[in-house]
Parts: sequence; C-alpha cells; structure tokens
Amino acid sequence: MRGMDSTTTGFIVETLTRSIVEHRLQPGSKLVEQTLADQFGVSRTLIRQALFKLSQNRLVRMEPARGAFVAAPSVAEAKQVFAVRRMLEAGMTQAFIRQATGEQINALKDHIAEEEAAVLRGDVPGRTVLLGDFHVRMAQLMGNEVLAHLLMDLLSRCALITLMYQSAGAAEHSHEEHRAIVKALEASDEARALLLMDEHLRNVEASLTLAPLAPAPSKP
Amino acid sequence: MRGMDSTTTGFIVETLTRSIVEHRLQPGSKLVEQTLADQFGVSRTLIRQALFKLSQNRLVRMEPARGAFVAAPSVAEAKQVFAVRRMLEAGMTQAFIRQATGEQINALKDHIAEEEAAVLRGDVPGRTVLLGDFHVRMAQLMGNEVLAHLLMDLLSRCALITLMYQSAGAAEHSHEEHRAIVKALEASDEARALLLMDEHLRNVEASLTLAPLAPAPSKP
DNA sequence: TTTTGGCAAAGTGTATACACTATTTTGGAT
DNA sequence: ATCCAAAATAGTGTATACACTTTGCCAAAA
Repeated sequence: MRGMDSTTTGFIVETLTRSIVEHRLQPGSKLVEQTLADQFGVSRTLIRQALFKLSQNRLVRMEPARGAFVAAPSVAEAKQVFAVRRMLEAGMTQAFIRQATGEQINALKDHIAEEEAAVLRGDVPGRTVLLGDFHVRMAQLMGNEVLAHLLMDLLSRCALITLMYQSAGAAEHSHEEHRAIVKALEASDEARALLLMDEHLRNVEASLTLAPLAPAPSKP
Repeated sequence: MRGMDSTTTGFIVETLTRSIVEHRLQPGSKLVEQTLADQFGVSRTLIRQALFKLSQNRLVRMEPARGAFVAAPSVAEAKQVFAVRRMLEAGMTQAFIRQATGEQINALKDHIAEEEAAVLRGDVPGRTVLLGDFHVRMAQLMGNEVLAHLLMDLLSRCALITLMYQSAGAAEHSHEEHRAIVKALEASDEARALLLMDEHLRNVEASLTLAPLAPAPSKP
C-alpha cells in the first residue's frame, strides 16, 4: 500500500482495542501477526507496531519468540489497578474541588446528562464508555492532560478487567454515583466528594467476582 | 546480527534513556534512525522499536514523517507531572501507613542508608537515581507493581524535567526529607507523613526554575 | 534583494526477504 | 498402542529494499 497516511497504525490499535474490549477477542487468545496483516491488508510491520503499542497499554501481552496474546489480567493485577485508581482519583477529586469553577461543574453536569441519555435508551456500549469518560473528563476539565492520559490508560485496563471478572448484576448504579459526586463537588463538600468517589470505585471493584469465572483458554 | 537475544531493544532503550537523562543528548535534538542504527550496529528496525517505546515514555517525541526528537517538556507539562505525582503519592503514603509492617519500614530505612552513602561519597548520578527509587520502592514494598511501574514512568519524565529546568542549588535536601517521611511512617503518624510527602514533592518542584532557562534548539 | 520554483540529498514509512525458534506431525522402536 | 526422535510447518525476530516526504539549496523572476 503506497503513500498511506500515518494514522494507519492508530486505526489498527483502535480496532483491536475495540475488539478486545467488546469481547470479540477473548482474553488469552493468540494474535498471529500474518493473520492480522492479511485481515487489515497491511504488512506485518504495521501489525507489529500496533501490537507493541497495545502491549504497553497492557491490553496485549507479548512473550518472546512466542508472540502476542490478548491480556488476561490476574485478580491481583486487577486489585492493583483499582487501588491505583482510588489513590489517583482521591487526589484528583480533592484538587478539583479546590479549583472548581461553575463552568467545570456545568461541564460535568452535561456529561451526566449524556450518561443518563445512554442509560435510558439502553445503549450499553455507549453507556460503558461514557461512564469511564466521566473520570477522564474531570482530569481534562482541570487542564491536566498528563492526568487525563494516565486515567485513560487505567480505564482501558479496567474495561478488560471488567469483562473478565464481571458478575451478573454488575455496576448498574455507577451513573447515580457520578451524579452524587457532582452534587458534592457543586456543594464544595470536599469530605463528602472524597468519600463518594472512594466508595464509587470500591463499588465498581466489588461488583466484580474476585475469583475468576473461567480459566481463559489459550487457543481460540 | 543473527540470533541475537530479544533484550537488544531493551538495551537500546536503556542506553538512550541514560543518554537523555544524563544530558549527553540535549532536549530537542533530533534522533536520526540510520545514525543510531550504525552506532548500535543494528538495523533501523530495532532503533525504530526503541524510539517508539521511548516516545510512549514521553522521553522522545515523534513527529509524523519528520522523525524523533528528544522530548522538551513544557513548563505546563512539568507542573502537570508533579501535580499527578502529588495526587498519587499522597494516596500511596496513606495506603502505605495503613498496611505497613516492620519489615517494610526497615526496607525503606535500608534504602535511606544507601541514599546517604551515595550522598556522602559525592556520587551525583547514583544519588539521583536512588532519590527517585525511594518512591518506587515504597510502591514495590506495598506489593503494587502497577503503581510501581506508573511511578517509574513519571520519575523518568521528572528526570528529564529536572535537568531542563534545574536551578543552581537544586534539591540537595531530598534525602533528609525522605528520612523524615520514613520517621513519620514508622510512628504511624499519617497526617504528618502526608504533609511531609506533599511538601517534599512541592520542594522538588519549587527547586526548578518555573520559566525555562533555554529555548532548546532543534538541531544539535 | 526578496521570493518562488524545482531539483537533489537526507530521512522516514512500509513491505518483503531471510534467519531463527517454537510447535506440530510423522515414522519408527519398544 | 505408546513413546520418543527427527523432519516438516508455522510463526517470530531482524535486516534490507524501495517508495514517499521533508528539507535545504540554487537559480531565475519579480
């Protein structure tokens, strides 16, 4: 393919990310480079680049001379990711409240409205991504891109964790918790906002089965 | 080079990282792939892999069709990185104190001793890396590898920031602050430990010149 | 003198070729 | 039939080739 724009690799990353996060690729399954290259109509070079990037996001695990596999985060790792989120987002909430403007609060309210719309129309994938974006949006509103990027990474890992370990009645009430958090932010009630954010993250984590459901086979 | 072990890329990454962090490569300077390939005695393929990894660590910035440059973090970005560290490490300190064992405290004391040795023998590079590792060590002692990796990333960015913006009498007293933090941890004085950690990070940041010293030329 | 057009050199982007490693299959011996 | 060895197969690791883009340079026109 001659003269293709340089976002090709980004497109492959996004497509694979969606495939992983939306269950079309099971955790543990092997990603053969030539197969993907044929599917995307590119050379192995670009596939390798994409897999490499995904492995840095921890969505893919690469074993030397054995290839790439869809990541299958362990329970221990899942707990660590959530622990990090709690640490980070507690700090973020605190910093947010101390510098929050009316505009920022309103932007969050707008986001909440979008969430609600997705919930009401039963748009499950849309809802999922919006629920994650709530946290990223907070970071962006504070003007901290570094924080926003970090959270995006953690959230994509959470997405994978969620679909590996999610139990039956998983996290339907996240939206309501977001609403409550924004309310506390608006009231400048720092202690309450911190408490609610911590509880929220613990609830998300608790809605997962702490023991894995399936041992995740390695051949698709 | 036939049958070379798969850590080659890692070696290149480490070497370049050291070169960047130790000032041998100025921020903003161009990294030409073929030149590096010749210097390392490998093909451009491995160099590209390494540059790609470094760009994910934000030590290198890649511009489409223009190549790779040693990153030159802006003041705004520097502040964001430190803000994230304060958020994250406050949470870490809190979590650490709530689950700290005597062994963990002793491990930190051992680290402090290493720091002191490096300071006393005037080993500036060794001191620098040990001062950074203190924070990573805390994460590792808590058994949270995810956190440890995150902090390592942030610290390598801080290293670059530090040498871009460091002022004359920079951060000589970090070691003493670490000592004080450990003391508070040992006494299980959560409030004091949090305060000291926050102050410590603010001091490190404050020791930098908030306005850039040099505009960083783009051609070496 | 300044600007513009285009050519040449340098460098990046992608594909492909080849070397090496892991895995599976096959064919024989027990 | 079962197990092991060795060849065949599939797949990854690295190098190289070639296409395309950027950039610097020089000359010609305004």
